[in-house]
Amino acid sequence: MPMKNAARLTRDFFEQPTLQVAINLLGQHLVRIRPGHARVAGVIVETEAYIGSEDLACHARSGKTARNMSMWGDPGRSYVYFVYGMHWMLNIVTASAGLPAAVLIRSIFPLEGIEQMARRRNNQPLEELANGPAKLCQAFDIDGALDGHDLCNPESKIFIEAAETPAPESVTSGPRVGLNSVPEPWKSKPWRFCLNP
DNA sequence: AGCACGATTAACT
DNA sequence: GTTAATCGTGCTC
Repeated sequence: MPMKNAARLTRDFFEQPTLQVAINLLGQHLVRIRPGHARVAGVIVETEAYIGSEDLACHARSGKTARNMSMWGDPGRSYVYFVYGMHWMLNIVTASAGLPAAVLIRSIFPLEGIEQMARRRNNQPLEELANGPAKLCQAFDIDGALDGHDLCNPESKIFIEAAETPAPESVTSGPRVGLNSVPEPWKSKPWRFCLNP
């Protein structure tokens, strides 16, 4: 049964220090609306923080470009980018406008619209539908057309819905993944957060 | 203008 | 554990 009167998260949730937003997003629901389709939604269970041009793992390291300019925009907007010649990644801009920082959504557990997700994900099992940053973009039909989108706009077709705040002891942190050639100390910063059962 | 490689995934051995 | 897929980006020549 769909939750009643669940509130969309507003700007103030995202206009906070990036590590705090990365932790606070755990347990919240990502929701995708597409005309003619049922809602697609799931619980955010893994995030990573990318913080400013000093963070050499962050795309903002090489300054503002056409690709990454969304990170300099308002907190609560999306930063969607393309990588490996085939995958899209969803980030949510944090901190304050002008400070290039964002949270990568790395993993989601499906709640609503599971049949749609399965169709988009080649009928893989439930656990495999959105348990990766590129997988969830495929499952939620997220691509470059959504880059720079304002998730706080009431009209937005993609947004975060408030859910229960997890107990602090169910949150773990560790180094971000996929940063093979990133120098220390950035490579080892414990800026990846997981929500455990 | 050319080139190495990436905030990954799926399909191999 | 290893690797192909596949192309935009940023760096070097």
